[in-house]
Amino acid sequence: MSNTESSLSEQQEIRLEKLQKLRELGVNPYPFEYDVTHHSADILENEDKFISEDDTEDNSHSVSVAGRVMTQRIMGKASFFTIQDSQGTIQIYIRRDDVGVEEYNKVFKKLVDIGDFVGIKGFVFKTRTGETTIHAEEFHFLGKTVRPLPTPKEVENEEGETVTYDAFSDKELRYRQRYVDLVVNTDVKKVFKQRTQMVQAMRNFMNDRGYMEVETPILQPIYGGAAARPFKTHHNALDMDLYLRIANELYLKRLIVGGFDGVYEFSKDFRNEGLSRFHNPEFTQVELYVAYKDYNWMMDFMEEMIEKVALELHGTTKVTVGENEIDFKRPWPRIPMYEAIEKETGFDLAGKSEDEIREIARELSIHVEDEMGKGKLIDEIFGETVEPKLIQPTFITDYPIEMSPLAKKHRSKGGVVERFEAICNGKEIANAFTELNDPVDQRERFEEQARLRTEGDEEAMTVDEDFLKAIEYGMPPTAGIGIGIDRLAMIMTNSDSIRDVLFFPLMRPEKD
RNA sequence: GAAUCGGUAGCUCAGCUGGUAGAGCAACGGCCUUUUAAGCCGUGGGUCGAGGGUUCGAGCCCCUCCCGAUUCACCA
Repeated sequence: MSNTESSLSEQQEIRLEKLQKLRELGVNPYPFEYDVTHHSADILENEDKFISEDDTEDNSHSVSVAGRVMTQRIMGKASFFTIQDSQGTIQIYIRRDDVGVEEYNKVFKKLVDIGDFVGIKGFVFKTRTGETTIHAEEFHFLGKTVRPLPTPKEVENEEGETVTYDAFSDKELRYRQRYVDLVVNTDVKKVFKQRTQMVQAMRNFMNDRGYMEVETPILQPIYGGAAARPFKTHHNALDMDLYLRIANELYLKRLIVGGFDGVYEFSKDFRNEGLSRFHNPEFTQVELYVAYKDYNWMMDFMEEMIEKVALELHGTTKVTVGENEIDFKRPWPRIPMYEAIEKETGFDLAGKSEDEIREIARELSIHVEDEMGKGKLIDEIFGETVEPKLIQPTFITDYPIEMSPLAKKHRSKGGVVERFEAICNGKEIANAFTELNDPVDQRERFEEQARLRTEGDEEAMTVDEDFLKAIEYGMPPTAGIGIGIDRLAMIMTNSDSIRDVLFFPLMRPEKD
């Protein structure tokens, strides 16, 4: 998008003029590198090591920092300003007589704006008001910004609370211009650091147990592994339609067939659905498959892993989410689905026919449609009556077979499979089963899905012949799980929208 | 997809029953060598989301559309 002059704001035009003036003064507005020796937090957290006792120049305590100018307080021949680097902000004290008249009067006072990158070399001291500050001996221009940043101000009031003035708070702008959001709203960085920390903790946990991180195709000729509508694309050279994966389950299981004991993948999955506080069309799951294990083992595994994540992020198993305090301490309750429904509604669905269940749904005044099969009806009843009430982490086990075409039939109970979902804060955060490894049963389940599909269920799975072939070659007993990374991140960072844990959530394009 | 609320200066917002678009911060010019939302004096800055309509006159009223937030519906 080319900016014609008339489309520039006054402030942008002024900054472009300053850019030109810098060049005229022989200052490169965009130099190539700068030698940074310290970051703001290094200095502030260990200030005693840096502060010169007699408040004079002492080269042994020299520091060199770089960052964006965020505030300026110019007072004639001396000034204070703060710079923000990757770790936080630190105050700089600069005097005309230290850095030179030309540098101070012409460059610093006239041509530096909020947002510009500068490098400072100097020594650390404490001002009369007690703020640890770098006394600049050298001032280097490191990068001109030609668009003004929002300028929020944070200040502590008398009660010691931090008050923010003029916060950059327009959610639309924050999501569209996340780079600005990150610069200006310091808490945002914290959320994303925690998200990464969470993923690292999970990765380490799985690596420590010897499971292998793998990559499987995103472009798939047949999509499967979940109930969802896909994105479709096309490969030109092969003239072939492809789908963006909705899950990677079927590929990871092929790898178990191939002989790995445990494989996992943090995978971006894509589902062609609406957007909401809990849904983004691309989202992240980690899926893990472990040979010779079942879903009971997987529950132990999950609660241990998530408890550890909470401990690593918060130092405690208790996490505050909105008005709730969620405790991830093991063990989590394990409740069979029908029991959970009966406890909440008084209706026992076990052994009931589709029509009977439809009637119960109506009695509970739950919205049902004619094309809903038994599985969907039960899911609907559960979702309406039980799920929202499960705030503390809970395993709901033993799902109806109709809604679980990839899970193994329960070893002792009829009509259900060995499947669990982990529910937390009223939402599903994980889905797991003892994997179906009987190829004959699997083919029948696929065929049932195909039948639902012809009846109009757009989310029913298609038959994946190659996957069937794979398990016909033999798959060991296997436990598998998928954990929603975005939803878990929402809980772990106390965010109430999925957009707050995605750097770049999907937005409609802006129109001029 | 529906309902509600919102879109005014770089940012945050005000703008009454329709009557020449405002404030704070930011910017610009000046004063100020340990300041704390620094201060003081002065100055400039707007396609009021877009288009149409009503009116002598629209930021405000009416219609259509765009974008967002929230809730619901759909959906892992």
